[in-house]
Amino acid sequence: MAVKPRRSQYEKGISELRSMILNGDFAPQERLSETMLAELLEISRTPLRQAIDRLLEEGLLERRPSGGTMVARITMQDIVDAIELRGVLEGTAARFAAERGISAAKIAEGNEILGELEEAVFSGSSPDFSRYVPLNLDFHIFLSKISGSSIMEREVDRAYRLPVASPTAFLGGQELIPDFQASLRRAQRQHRAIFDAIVLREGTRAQALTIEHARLARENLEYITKENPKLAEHVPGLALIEAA
Amino acid sequence: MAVKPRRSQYEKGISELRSMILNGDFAPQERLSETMLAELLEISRTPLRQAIDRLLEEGLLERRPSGGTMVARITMQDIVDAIELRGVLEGTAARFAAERGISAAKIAEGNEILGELEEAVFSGSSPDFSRYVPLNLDFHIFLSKISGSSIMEREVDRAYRLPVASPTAFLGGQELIPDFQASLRRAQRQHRAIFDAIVLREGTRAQALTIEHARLARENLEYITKENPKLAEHVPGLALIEAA
DNA sequence: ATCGATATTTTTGTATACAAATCTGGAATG
DNA sequence: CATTCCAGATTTGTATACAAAAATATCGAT
Repeated sequence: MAVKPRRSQYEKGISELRSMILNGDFAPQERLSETMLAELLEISRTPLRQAIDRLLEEGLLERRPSGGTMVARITMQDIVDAIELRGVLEGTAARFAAERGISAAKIAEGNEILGELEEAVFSGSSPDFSRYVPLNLDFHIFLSKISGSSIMEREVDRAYRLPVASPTAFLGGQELIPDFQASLRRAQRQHRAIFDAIVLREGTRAQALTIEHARLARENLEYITKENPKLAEHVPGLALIEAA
Repeated sequence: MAVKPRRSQYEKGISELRSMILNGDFAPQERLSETMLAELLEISRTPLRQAIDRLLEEGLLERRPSGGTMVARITMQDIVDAIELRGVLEGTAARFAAERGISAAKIAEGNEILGELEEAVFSGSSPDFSRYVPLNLDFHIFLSKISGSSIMEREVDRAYRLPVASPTAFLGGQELIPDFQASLRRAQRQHRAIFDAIVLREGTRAQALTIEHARLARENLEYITKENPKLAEHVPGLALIEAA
């Protein structure tokens, strides 16, 4: 891709290995030996092993019973669960924010992001995807930050790295599908409702809305698998789910 | 301690370093250099670094802005949040179990554990702690297993390793306190109610009860800090919270 | 004495060497 | 023909060496 000037071998190992896995570059039960991977990624075994440890933590790699590692076997159910978990964690962050209250400055910041999102979604004849995607991520990260809990912030961030659970996972290459434009408008109304609930200190409502919001990802998942499987290639990691 | 025959240096590094941190062996802002730790634990830097990476993930260590690591600064709020998070995750596991249903064999297994717990808690004149503690952990692990979700199982397990969030964190050396015996009986009634709700497929109730159940740990935390600070030494990790 | 620049030492990141464990293939045996 | 066992070859776990980066100390100028 682009020139990444000063990156440690360890970070290089993580990101390259992760994208190779998500890309389906390895066969399902294939044993991934360290020497082979080190040669492939052109790094030595020391930082490679760090990267492997990390991806084991993320659940993308699995230890084989015999020893050694392989690409994790991820089922459709795992993805559904990861999305739900992400919703639960984001929902808890939203509940915390509502229960503990947020500052006027944070309210202004939230309205700022929501305003830009609304412009991206509603102002033109069709939503502006290139503006929407990063703003959507901003809003989700903002939610975890206003929870007032560094623990929640960390755990939400972690959930985003779970198999296909990131809020942006299903936003790749779908700008052409009319159904999806409607889904985006719905998502944006939910964003606004979640934030309103937080400002009004309505914790339960904020939580429920946030969990429901994550279900949009599940709807997209089902749409892709049932109606339009060709789109799966635009969703990193979706290719490696098991046949079941 | 005891003889640990065949353990990898890496595992040794994790568990020994973890217990040293929880034991308060390092000063709050102290820079922990790898060479120093390697010498202290009598392992080489390679497995030590793996251990450090792991403890960074667990949140017990923190990277210093200047580089290097130090013991994480943990506030009372962090512990409260970790306990709540544990409750939310266990609650979600319970909800999943209720919504998805569990097998007759699992129902029998749950009743088995609960029966033994009840005997440990209610049969004698005072609860039998040495029997209760491992059974309590068994029940909590059982809850995550019946969720029917490997993702939830993993994440609940992970939450147990968060600062002071394990279900057994507050069960050390408290058998002598009368108040605590009452708390134990209450906990056991909650265990039974949670499982009943799961069997009856009442997801919301199972979830709410489980979250509430985790709050017992918070009550214990408040009792210790406000009423009986001397007990803090029986709770690993509680010593290292910041004065705040 | 204070500040800043440079030299020295420490510390971390990476590569590699070595040892212990594990796997593989095949020959010998029942 | 199946099975057991062993030798050779990988493979992983650990130690260590080296280089780059950072921190610390030293020294001189103002």
